[in-house]
This record gives sequence, C-alpha cells and structure tokens, in this order.
Amino acid sequence: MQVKRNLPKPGNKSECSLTNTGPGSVGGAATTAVGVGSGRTNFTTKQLTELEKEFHFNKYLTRARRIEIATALQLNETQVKIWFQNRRMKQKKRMKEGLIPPDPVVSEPNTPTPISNTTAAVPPSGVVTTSSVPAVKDSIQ
Amino acid sequence: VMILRSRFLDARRKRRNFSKQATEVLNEYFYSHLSNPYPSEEAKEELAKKCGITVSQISNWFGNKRIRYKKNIGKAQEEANMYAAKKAAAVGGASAYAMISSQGQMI
DNA sequence: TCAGCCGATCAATCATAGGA
DNA sequence: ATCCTATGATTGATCGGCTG
Repeated sequence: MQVKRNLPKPGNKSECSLTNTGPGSVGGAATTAVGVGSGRTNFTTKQLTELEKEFHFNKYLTRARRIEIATALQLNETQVKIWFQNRRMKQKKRMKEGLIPPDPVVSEPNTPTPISNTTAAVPPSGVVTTSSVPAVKDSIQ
Repeated sequence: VMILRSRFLDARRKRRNFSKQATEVLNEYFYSHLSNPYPSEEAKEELAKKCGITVSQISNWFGNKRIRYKKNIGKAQEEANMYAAKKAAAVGGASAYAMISSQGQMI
C-alpha cells in the first residue's frame, strides 16, 4: 500500500530518504473489525496456531496446500504466503543470534494435516487454549 | 476485545534500555547520516560491537529511529541534529569518520 | 514472462522502563 | 502508588532485486 520508500540500499540520492507517509488509503480487506479495511490484519489465535502447526511441518507451501490453508483459515492466499515468508525470516533470525536448534527436518514435505475443520471461525478447537497462565512455552529469552 | 489474544505470549518482551553510551553512539551515527540513515550490514556489525548489543537490535533501533524521527521533524529532532553535527565536528578523533561518511553521497 | 522467495524496511502496536 | 512519555521488540505487509 504505502511504503514507497526510495531505494535505501543501492546508491540512493539526497534528501532524508525518510519522507513519505503517502495518503494512499488503500482499501485493504482485513478482518480487523475496525472500520474500513486496515492495512494490517489481526490474525486470530486459531489462525496463528494453525499456521504455526503447518510451518512446523512444512517450511514451504505448495500452491495447493496454500489454498487449502487459506480456505480453512479464511485468509487470502497472499496472506498465507506472506505469513510463511515472514515466518521463515523469523526463524532464520532466531537461528543466527538466539539459538533455536535447526529444524528436526520432517521426512516428507507432505502429509497434509487435516486442518481440523473447514469453516474455521467459532469452534473452540481445543488447540492450546489459553493454558490459563504463565505457560511460557518457547525457550529463548 | 477478544483481540487480546496472544499478548500473553509476548512474555519475551522483557526489554532493557540500552546504555547511555550505546544510545550516544547510535544517535551520533544516525544524525551524521541523516541523508541516508541506513547503515550497511558491516556498519551494523561495527555498531553492534561498539554498543554491546546484537545486529538485530541495531536494526530495530534504526527502524524505530527513522520512523519516529520522521514523525516529528521540526521538534527536538532539529536540536538533536545539530547536537550530533557539533559533536562530530568537535572531537576529530572518533567522530571524524562519521563526518566524512555523512558527506559520502551527493545529489 | 512471471510468481515466489529473500532481505530490508515500514508502520502500527504492544509492553515495559523511566521520570514527574 | 499513578500517570505519561520514551523506547525496544514484534509482525503483517510493501518494495526492489534475483531466480527458476
């Protein structure tokens, strides 16, 4: 939408390259609940849980799998694609500094985990539901 | 509302402010490169070493600084700007390289 | 020719630290 | 303790470049 920054990396020019804030006003289609489409979507816990589960299984998605997930989680294919991209970058970053053992590589890159139900949205889906407290999963700091 | 979802998972966000010296070094670099406040990977590593923090933290700092600087402009920023410029001009030793690189690119 | 990926960044937001 | 501002970190999404 509005991030038209000049090219910082390559030889850029003068001017404080930080001068934008384009009024753009794109009509995003987000389920942000907040009025008009907000550029940033607020993923639900369920969506994040499923995406995380899938990621743990396959770091990369096939077109078909992406569609399955997007449909099941009620997200765009693009949102799923971007989520995986960001997730991979996140893991790489963690790997560098923090520690986060390399992935225990799962044999085959397949075995479509039946994403629980189809029309995700309401069912409690007993996945990691607010363990009710300090549940400090995650290692690292 | 229910949007209060995974906030509790952010337990990792136990931030600690950087040391005053580190912030000093970062601001000095930022203001002496205002025309292009995007340190290279190498520069980030050097700054990280000098500040005693990680490269990611350097990236976070510059990211936040750029946005927040832009959000103001014409405020204490202008002031901070000349503060840095003066500082760089003063001690020719450690700050000399900063001045030079600030003039690195031209129109 | 083109979609997906990477790397960097943006922009909004969260949660805490620090000061009054 | 209470409120407010400064600041580090997180993350959905964008930009430019590269690639199969």
